Amino acid sequence: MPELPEVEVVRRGLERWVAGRPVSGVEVAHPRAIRRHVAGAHDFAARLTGRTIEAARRRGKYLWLPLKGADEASGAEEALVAHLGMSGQLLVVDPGSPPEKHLRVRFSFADGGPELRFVDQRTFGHLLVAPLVDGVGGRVPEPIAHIAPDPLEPAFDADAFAARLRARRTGIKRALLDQSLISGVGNIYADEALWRARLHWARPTETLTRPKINELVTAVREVMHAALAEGGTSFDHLYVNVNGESGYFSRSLAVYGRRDEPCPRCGTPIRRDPFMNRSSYSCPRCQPRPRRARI
DNA sequence: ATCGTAGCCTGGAGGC
DNA sequence: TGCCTCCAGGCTACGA
Repeated sequence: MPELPEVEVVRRGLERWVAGRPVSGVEVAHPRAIRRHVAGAHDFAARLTGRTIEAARRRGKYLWLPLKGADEASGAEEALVAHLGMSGQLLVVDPGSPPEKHLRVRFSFADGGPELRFVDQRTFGHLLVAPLVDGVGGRVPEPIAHIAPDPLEPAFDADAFAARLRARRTGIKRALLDQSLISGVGNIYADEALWRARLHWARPTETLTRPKINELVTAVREVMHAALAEGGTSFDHLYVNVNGESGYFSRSLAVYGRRDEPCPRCGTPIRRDPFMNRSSYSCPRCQPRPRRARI
């Protein structure tokens, strides 16, 4: 379940192990992995083969690898875009190592060094090649131009976020999970940040004061920085970083996945509520349900 | 325009 | 033991 901190760990791994290397081969083992590359697997491979990866960038949970040189036909700058979904991994492995059970796409390099492999059990992740366009905070891949900056980016505008948030007519957690308002916040860190800010997940956005919104943004940043410092959250074998190393932030979570365990702040048993066919974890005492709740 | 929901997908857990 | 159902969850498409 990679969220922003985990994706950032992967980005750093890609920057170190893949940037500057020329792609020599692309093998799409499972077409669903490139379903958002509408021109298909052949085009996907053709756009990458012979190109050199320049760098590794990230916004929210999206990664992209800008490619050196423009596309010959369109003249556009392009990038390999990746979203890990729930279970996606980008692994840097020895070319001779046996294929992983859920290997979806394999990239080889002209330098003969380690391969890059996209492995994804639940197939919610995807890869595509897309042109770069001008967006908030710089050049971004066209398909993700609608995603708002994440709270760790310099381009994140807290004033604009607060204004748009208060104009919404929904619950705060639903708004936090809306990647067009603020990107990179998933179910885990939404619950953790709301707990830190002592906000119930169903609190109507229009009732939030500016100081409370600032507190919430600070809480989001703190929980992400904490996760990043520990190498990202991990619950099981599914999440590993680019080198195959597991993160271990899960033991630091205050409420997520801790139903009936004591709140670290007041000792009240943590509750689990159904939310959008999923779960919300919160402390009944620190985060009382508002009288007018918006789900 | 904005808000809310169904559906995508696999495998582990737990019930019987 | 094996079969069944539930659960995890980011994102898109679509309906209201």
